[in-house]
Amino acid sequence: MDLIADLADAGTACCASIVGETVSAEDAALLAARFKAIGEPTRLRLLSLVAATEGQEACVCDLTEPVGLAQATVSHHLKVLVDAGLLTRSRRGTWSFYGLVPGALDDLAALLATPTGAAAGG
Amino acid sequence: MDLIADLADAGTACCASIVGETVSAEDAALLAARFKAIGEPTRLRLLSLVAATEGQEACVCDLTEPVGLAQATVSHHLKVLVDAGLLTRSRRGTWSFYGLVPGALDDLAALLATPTGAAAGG
DNA sequence: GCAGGTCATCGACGGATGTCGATGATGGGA
DNA sequence: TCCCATCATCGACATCCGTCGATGACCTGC
Repeated sequence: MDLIADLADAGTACCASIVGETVSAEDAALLAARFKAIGEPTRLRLLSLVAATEGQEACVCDLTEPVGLAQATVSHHLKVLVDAGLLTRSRRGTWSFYGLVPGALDDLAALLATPTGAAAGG
Repeated sequence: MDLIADLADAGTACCASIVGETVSAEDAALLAARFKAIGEPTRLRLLSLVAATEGQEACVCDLTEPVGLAQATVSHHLKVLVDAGLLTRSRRGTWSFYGLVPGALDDLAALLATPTGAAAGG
């Protein structure tokens, strides 16, 4: 999908927030692709596990046991997260280390937050 | 799904952030259900349209045209958003008005944001 | 060269999901 | 009462997606 190529810019180039201004169909596709990436229990846990790892880098062998899934499945989910621009992959020897993309999650958080902040809601 | 019943508390009762502390399998299922709800282009646009509406309330008839889908499909997506605790539904006469749940999106934003903020990522 | 370990990819399977037309429930107006 | 408008639900269909075992690529150590 060519969509993946644009995902790298989806966090910063689209809009400041999905509220307060109507999101176009194209932007919605880009943003939804990112939210869909974290809209899966296993991937959400993988993100959390990577973030909690010392140095925020973890190899596949360290992640398969906590999530209780096959290596192929974990590798698949990690690829989805990398394609979504949420994780980085760096090969060092035999191992592949995955780390958080700095600011990626914060960009998504900014998109969800209302301009006036949660305090206005109650 | 019984999961839906717990979704109302998912935003506040689970954890402060998915980073910094490992998310349990149960919490991951609850949180992922919410992110999955907005991980769909049409639903993301519906959220944005409702938020941009005067008074932050819109009826189904006002939403079908902008998204270009059948009424049944729009109604289905709105139900998903309501079940996820992101929208409220209030019937007034013949019309059903959907509005944002105050603070719901902000709660999700808080879950994604890193405790130290994006600045710590670099 | 050979053996062992780590990981990505492939192919297949079953379940989940987006979409639609049709239908029924509900309320307003003549 | 009758007609119409709005909306939720149903059933069906095609597609997407999560999961796995098997296989191959790559690196390390002997």
